[in-house]
Amino acid sequence: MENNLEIFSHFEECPVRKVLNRFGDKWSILVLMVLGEVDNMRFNKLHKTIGDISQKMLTVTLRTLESDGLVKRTVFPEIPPRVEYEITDRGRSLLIHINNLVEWADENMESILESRAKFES
Amino acid sequence: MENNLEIFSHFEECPVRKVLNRFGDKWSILVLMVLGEVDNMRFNKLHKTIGDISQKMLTVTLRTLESDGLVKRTVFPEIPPRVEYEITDRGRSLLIHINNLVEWADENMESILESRAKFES
DNA sequence: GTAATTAACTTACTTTTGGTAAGTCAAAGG
DNA sequence: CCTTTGACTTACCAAAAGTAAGTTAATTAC
Repeated sequence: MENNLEIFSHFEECPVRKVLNRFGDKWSILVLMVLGEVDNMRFNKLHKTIGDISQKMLTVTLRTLESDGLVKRTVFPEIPPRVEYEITDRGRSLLIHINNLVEWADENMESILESRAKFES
Repeated sequence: MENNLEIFSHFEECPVRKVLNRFGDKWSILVLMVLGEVDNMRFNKLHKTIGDISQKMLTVTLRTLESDGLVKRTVFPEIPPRVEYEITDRGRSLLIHINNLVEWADENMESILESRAKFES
């Protein structure tokens, strides 16, 4: 204990944080979870499945996931256009950890919400 | 596959997301990681250890973590004030998963950054 | 007697993020 | 030739998050 605390100093510039920060946004984890449930999915199906995401944010989120190699985007040169998204192996390897976190949240949710309620009073 | 997709619809109202969203902010995970390394730490020591967090955000972050029962806050009624923060058992149980995620980020960081660079060109 | 110390809180301000609504594009169908 | 279709773009606006600087209190060290 009490060793190596310097690691945390100005963690902003730390590449690990650069990576982790990407999943702190509103939609990335959710989109990854949905794509983890299917072989692939088209844009509009994703849009309808999630329901309360805007087109713009779905586009932005998918682009980010794609740029990080977590999602693969396949365009079929047809009209009207068809674009399919699927999770990559890297995406799946991340999803495992995310699901562990979700499981934790699921198990602890109730007592956390109680804790919050108590705190506010 | 392709079953139970309704879970994701309007996930906004989902309590699991309510819990997970808390850790998507800029500082919560970092503060928890620091407190995971020591027995306890005072406010100013935390401030200096992290370096680039503002006082306000450190206060807000600590209050949130406290309200969720992840961090314990102990005030000593002295002047100048002394307040000690320590991670709780619940906080530790979360930290395990976070560390797994950090480990994943560490392992995949390089290829993700490459992936991003390639994507931008 | 005055400066420094500590952990806040407050205010005013700027930045970042996310949302809305409209428009684009190109071919096929009526 | 006008509408439909899917997957975006774009311009604009609102909300959330973050920053900087100032204020408070009683004791101690100068």
